[in-house]
Amino acid sequence: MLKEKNGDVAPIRAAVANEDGIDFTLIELFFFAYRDFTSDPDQMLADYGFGRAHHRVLHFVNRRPGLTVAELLDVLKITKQSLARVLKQLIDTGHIVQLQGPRDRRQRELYPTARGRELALALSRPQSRRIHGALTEMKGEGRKAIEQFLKAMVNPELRVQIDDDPLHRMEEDRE
Amino acid sequence: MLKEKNGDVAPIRAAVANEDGIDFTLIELFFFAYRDFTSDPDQMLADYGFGRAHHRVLHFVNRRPGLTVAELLDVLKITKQSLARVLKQLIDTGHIVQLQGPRDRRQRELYPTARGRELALALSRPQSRRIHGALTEMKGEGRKAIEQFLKAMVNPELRVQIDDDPLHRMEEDRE
DNA sequence: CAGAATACGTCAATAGTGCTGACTTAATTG
DNA sequence: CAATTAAGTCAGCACTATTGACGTATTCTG
Repeated sequence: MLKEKNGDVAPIRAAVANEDGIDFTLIELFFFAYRDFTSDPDQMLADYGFGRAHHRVLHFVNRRPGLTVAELLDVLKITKQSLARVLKQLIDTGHIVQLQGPRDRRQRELYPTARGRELALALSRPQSRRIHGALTEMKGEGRKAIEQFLKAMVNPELRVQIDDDPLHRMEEDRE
Repeated sequence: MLKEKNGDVAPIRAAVANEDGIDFTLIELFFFAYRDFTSDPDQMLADYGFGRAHHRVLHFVNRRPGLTVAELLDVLKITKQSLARVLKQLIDTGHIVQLQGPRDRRQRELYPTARGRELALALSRPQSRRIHGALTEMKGEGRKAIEQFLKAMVNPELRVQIDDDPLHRMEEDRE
């Protein structure tokens, strides 16, 4: 019984391989890709004293102007308290405005201002450039495949949010 | 001059469109995909009192056993202080061990223990399953395309890290 | 060999994002 | 009118990450 109280502490010297049926290569690439994907806007946001959360809120308010606070929480999958600080800052800095819901006056519809629209576009520009560059680099009819792949990575029960996507509604023109 | 001190606060009611040449659809999909990609391991980690950072450290120590602290910092692109707590916890719980560098005794080579290896595999399993499922769903010769795309999303100067990938070295067998 | 540089560890303070739980206000619904 | 709902807010906590500073052991360099 020469073991440590925390169990066997012998070093394993062999690297994990795909033997276990686990695709470590793609797991790792997904991590690197997302890290760099978010790095450009992150740097810009720092100038405003904002973080990644501000970008996400700004993004969805620009994508679906007039969405309510509850809808935004549902899309972001965060709590009301997490959203509160971020949203308040965006309102105080004149990037987002709230309008009382026309049907239900308890609701607050969220809209971007001109400033908020501009910032959202500025933040997304380098991300779109990166995506476009990557699609070009990989050649082929890539985009369709990438879109299918990314969509398939999302939890099935959450894909409704994606189908709510205004652009998709235009393309698919359902109902 | 009826403007607010913070500028024009008039709501913009139109959703941003691709007109601006920005691929909001893929930007959004990338966000959703990554969020769900990390959700499975995040839930497991909570049982150990660990976070996403622990997973990343565990991942790379398993992928490149014997890497030094400095190398790990370089791969993760975080600071020494950010790594410190996380690494200490993983060592204290017997998931990782440190060995003094054989050539340079200042260095600490990091290795997974049996426990650390098991946890890394357990965490990666649902991620790999999700990726595999998505590749199947999209049909075609997908995997190659996805790998090319994700790699192309990474900052060019950082792709050396990916080429250091042990699995890649096996496949490409350069030198 | 002495001094500089390096690898690592650690201390203190701070920021950003997220969480839970509890409570208030206003408006709608039954 | 009572119950429910939408939103806002308060207090407290956890995790990840940051910067700056300092100490120690080891290696490298002139």
